[in-house]
Amino acid sequence: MAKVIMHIDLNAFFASCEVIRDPSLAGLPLLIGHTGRSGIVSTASYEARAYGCHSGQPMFQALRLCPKAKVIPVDYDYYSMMSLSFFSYLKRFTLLVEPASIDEGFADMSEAVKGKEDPESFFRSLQSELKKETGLGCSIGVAPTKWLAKMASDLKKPMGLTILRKKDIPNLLYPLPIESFWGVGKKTSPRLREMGIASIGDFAQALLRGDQNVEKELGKFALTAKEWIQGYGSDRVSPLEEDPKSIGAQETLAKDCQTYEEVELYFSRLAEEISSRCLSAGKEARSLTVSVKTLDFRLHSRAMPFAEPTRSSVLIKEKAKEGFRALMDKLGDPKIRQVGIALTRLVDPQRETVQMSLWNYQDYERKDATKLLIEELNRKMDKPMLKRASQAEKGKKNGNR
DNA sequence: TCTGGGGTCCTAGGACCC
DNA sequence: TCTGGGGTCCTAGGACCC
Repeated sequence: MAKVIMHIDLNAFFASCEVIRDPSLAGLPLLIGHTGRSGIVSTASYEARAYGCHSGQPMFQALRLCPKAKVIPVDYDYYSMMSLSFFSYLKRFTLLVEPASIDEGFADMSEAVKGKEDPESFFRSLQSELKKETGLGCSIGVAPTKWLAKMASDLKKPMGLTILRKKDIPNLLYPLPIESFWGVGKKTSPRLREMGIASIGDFAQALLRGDQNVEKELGKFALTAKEWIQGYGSDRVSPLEEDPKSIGAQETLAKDCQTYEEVELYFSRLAEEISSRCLSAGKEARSLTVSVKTLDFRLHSRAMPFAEPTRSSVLIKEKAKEGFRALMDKLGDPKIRQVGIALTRLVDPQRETVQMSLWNYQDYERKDATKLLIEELNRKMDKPMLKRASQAEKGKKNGNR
C-alpha cells in the first residue's frame, strides 16, 4: 500500500522570521546574511529575489542587484526556536515527523488522511492554519516517496501545494531541467548536459535504458536515481534523531594567513566551540580533521588520531596545531583563507572502553602492543564495565547482518 | 570586496592481516 | 623468493544539500 508522504518547506524562512519579529519589514526586499569581508546571503525575501538576489550569493553582489535591500544579520538561535514551533505544529497531525533541516521536513500522513474525502483541501488548510498561527508560509509536496514529495514541494513556491502520484511523474517531472533533480548538483549537471541530457525526462530515459556513460558518471548514485524517478525510493519517515557522525567548525580568516601564530586565536575559538558541542552531544572523538582552504578555494585536510577518545578543548587545540603544521608543511606553506577543525569517529564515552583500548594498541609500537594492551586494560577498566562491554561486542558480532 | 558554515555520503588508494 | 587475492580500516578529496 502506497504511503502518503508530505514534504513541507518553509518559504524564505529566515526572512519570514524577521518579518514576524518586526512586521514593519513586511513587503521589503530583505537580505539575511553576514556582512563581513566574505559575507554571503543566507536567505533573500521574495521581494529581494525579484531583483535576482538568492541564497549563497556574495552579499556585495546581492547589494549591487538591489541596493535598497535591507541587510539583517543571521540570528540562528531565534530561527531555531521558530523551527521548533513549526515541527511541533506538524506533530499535531502525526508523530512520524522527520526534520530534514531547520526549515523543512517530512511527515508520514498515511494515517492522517485516511478516510478524508478531499485530501487536497486538508493539506490546504494545514498550510493556511500554519500561516495564521505562526506567520510562516510553506510549500507542500505530497507523494508516495520522500524524493517525489521533495520534488513536488519544489514545484510551486511560495505557498504551493502539489500532490504527485506515480502516474504524474512524466507530466510533472520530465519537463523540468536536469538541474532541478534533487541529488544532481552543479558539477554533474553540466556533464550530463554534454551527454545530451537536458531534462529530467532525458535523464530518466538514459537511466531506464542503462546508458553506460551516465552510469559511469554517477557511480552508485545511478541506481538510486533510477529508483527515485520510477517512484520506488524510500518512504520511511524516521522521527528518531540520528547520532552525529562528525562535529566541526570553520572560520574564514579576517585576512589571508600563512603561519600558525597568525591563526592560533581561530584555533582556540574553534576548539572551544566543538569541544562544548561534543559535550552537549554526549560524544567523544577518536580522531580530528584539520582543514585549510587555500586562495584557490581548494580544501585540504589532514586527519589526526587521538591516543584515546576525548573532547578536551586543550587536546583538540594541541592536536589541531600538530595537524596544521603537518598540512602546511606538505602544501609548502601556502596562504590560506579559512581554517577548520572537525571531530570525527565519534564514540559514546561509556560504551567504548574496550574499543578504546584496542585503538590505543594500534598507536603503540607493535612489539610492545600486547603488554601495553594488558596494562591498559588493567589500569583503565573496572571489571563490570569490561564485562558489559565485551558482552555488547559479542552481541554485535552474533547479531543480525 | 569574489564566493559561509553546518553537515552526509561516496570514491580511490594505501596499510595491514590472513 | 615471488606472487596474489580478499577483507577491513583509514585517509584525502570531492559532490551534494540547506
